[in-house]
Amino acid sequence: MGRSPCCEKAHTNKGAWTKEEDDRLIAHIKAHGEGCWRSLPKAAGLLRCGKSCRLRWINYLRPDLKRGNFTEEEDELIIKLHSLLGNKWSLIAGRLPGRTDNEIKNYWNTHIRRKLLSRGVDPMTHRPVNEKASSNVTISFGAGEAEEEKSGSEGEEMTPRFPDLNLDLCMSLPSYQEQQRRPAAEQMKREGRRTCFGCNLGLPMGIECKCDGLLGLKCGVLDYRGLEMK
DNA sequence: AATCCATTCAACCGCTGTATT
DNA sequence: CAATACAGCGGTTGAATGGAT
Repeated sequence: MGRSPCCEKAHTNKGAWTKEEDDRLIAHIKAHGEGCWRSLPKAAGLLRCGKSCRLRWINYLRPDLKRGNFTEEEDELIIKLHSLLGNKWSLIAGRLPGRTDNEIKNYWNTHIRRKLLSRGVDPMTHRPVNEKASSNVTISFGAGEAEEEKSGSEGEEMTPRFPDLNLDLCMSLPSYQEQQRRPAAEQMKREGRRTCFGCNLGLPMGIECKCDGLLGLKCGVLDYRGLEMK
């Protein structure tokens, strides 16, 4: 079932955008700014649904987009971020100025996947393809406060893909521990504090952590409830 | 030149998370 | 607290393009 359609499909254009449509969208956003995508098409005189307008603007028309080929540095950064975050394309895009989630996702599927496979690395697990697959991915992320999630292969030592990173991040299905931790997270939020993803320390909102941070980049201070890095 | 096949990437679809009523 | 509306996300699709035959 799901939700009702976001727009009147019978009266909307689909497929590739024309120059005229692009111009209308750009002109409207320049005049009124982003936001309220649902009402934008009508206001801008476009026969498109709001989602389509948003996507066109975010992925193609935004003036701050870099476009062009990805550099070797960007490639490596994407690989590292993907090994940490998985298919969280919007989070990865947040670390690559001028790049969009859609662009990175496409680039991953067309170039980087193949690049990793040619190196003998599984693009999903970031581990050698001939290594035994495991249902859980555990990444080193400092002194872990949470107990280790038991992976299927007990006692099996995992080889760190990026020895320079000191992370201890466990990716698994939502667990009992997560529910236990949530009240603490909410408490932190109420108190206006967040936790640095790099050093795991609590910080007041708006204060930059002085640690070297994730991947040697200026570290993102994360909201406890999610990996919001924008 | 014509056809086939593989690759790329813009755009769509369905779903989730969050805010509002 | 439930229902609803909306924005945003990730997976998938399909038209366009380029290379091989």
